[in-house]
Amino acid sequence: MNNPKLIREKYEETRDALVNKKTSLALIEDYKQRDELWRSEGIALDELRHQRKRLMPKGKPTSEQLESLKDTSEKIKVKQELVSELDKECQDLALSIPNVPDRSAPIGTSEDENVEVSKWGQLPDFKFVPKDHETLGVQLGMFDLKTAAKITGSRFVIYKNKGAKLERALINFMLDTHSKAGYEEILPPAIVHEDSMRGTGQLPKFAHDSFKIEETPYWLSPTAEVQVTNMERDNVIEEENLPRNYVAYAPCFRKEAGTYGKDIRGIFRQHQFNKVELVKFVTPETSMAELEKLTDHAETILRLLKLPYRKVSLCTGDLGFSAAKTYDLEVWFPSQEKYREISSCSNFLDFQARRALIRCRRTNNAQVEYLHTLNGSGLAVGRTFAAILENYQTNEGAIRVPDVLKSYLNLEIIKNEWE
RNA sequence: GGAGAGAUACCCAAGUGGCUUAAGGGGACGGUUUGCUAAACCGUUAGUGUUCGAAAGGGCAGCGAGGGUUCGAAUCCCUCUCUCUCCGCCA
Repeated sequence: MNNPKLIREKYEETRDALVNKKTSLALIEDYKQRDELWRSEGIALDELRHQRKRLMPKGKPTSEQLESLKDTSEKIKVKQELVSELDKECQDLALSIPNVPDRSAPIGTSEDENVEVSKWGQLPDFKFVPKDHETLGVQLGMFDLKTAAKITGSRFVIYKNKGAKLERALINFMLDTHSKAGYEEILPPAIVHEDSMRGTGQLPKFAHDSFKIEETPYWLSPTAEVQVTNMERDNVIEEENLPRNYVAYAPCFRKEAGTYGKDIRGIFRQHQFNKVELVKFVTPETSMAELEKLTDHAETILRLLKLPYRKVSLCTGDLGFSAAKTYDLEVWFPSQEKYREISSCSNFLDFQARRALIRCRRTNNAQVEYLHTLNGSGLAVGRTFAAILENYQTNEGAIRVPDVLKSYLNLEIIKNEWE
């Protein structure tokens, strides 16, 4: 949720920034109008209540007093209903207005206008036509999509043998690396309450992206961002305890509605995938610097794995609903001759904190204010798996094990057992 | 799944319709006294949300959550959530 004062006091500026993020103008105008009405009616209601308090005698009221009390209470009741309705309308509208993009986010309408910030690594120079990760993985018996489709459905995968071990090694490697960098390790529930989904902005607008568990208020979490950010929901954190840095592994579940026909090869886009997530709670003045740090920590994984990647700054039209600024990390996929997203690192400013009521208390004056939240994938494990297969393949169709994973796997190379 | 007991402020806790502006205690913080510490005594302690205000400072909400009854609800009624104890089942 945005600070309501932004729309009240800096209306033109905020409106234009939101329109850059493809927000409907009607929605913004409607909200502004409702908000004004809600405030003026709210003031009237408070005054009536104040009046009733003054009229209230200490003991039993006389019949005369009773008359005016009844009268006031009746007015309060009517006004209360109006204000409650306006309040709900404002809340609903406010919840569907996205975060205002930061000034540093490039203005644009689609991912084509994202701006490349940096590039790292040497693209592999194969002396043969590189295979895609599905071909490699299936040949090497590392995963099985057909059987997964039988037991569950499409866009699910069974990791097997060396594949299962590689997936597990990657999770451990990522957790270990981030732990050493000072992140506190979390292993959260995979299922979350709808209140948590609302806190981080997945609800109400993006209900169609996640799986709801029937007849319960529970959802399969689409990202550990939900669990970890909501750990501090309704809390006030002392400034001296900031920043709080967490790293969490969790399976993630997404409907991927509207992606039929996209990325149908392999394990790139799945309904269930593993992800290691970084989450930070920080003071407002440090959040932009913390975004740089967080992104660098995610990049560290790619550099240690020696996977070529680039970093792009998302343009306003491509920014996620809750984000004010986002860097995507894109790893090189030789079979597609493209960089593809493997991590998304965002600064939400106080947008999530305001929804989820996460605040900090300043050390010097004990003032309470909303803090800033950030998160980023560090990294999406399945996509890292796929990128390793493609970038580390040999002309015999084997996979060289990246140096940093050798101790996790006790292997130099992954190849067919019978060779 | 069954039975019972709870939820009040930082903690403990009183409170069965108006005298509650939520008692009392602990802790914390500030002060007096003091060579220092402790004790004693005095004082402060409702965080938060929201709104009005340039500010100082007001108003309103709030006793697990949401509804209801009433002129008036921590208190009465309904629904829900969570915690604890016991039984059953279970990795």
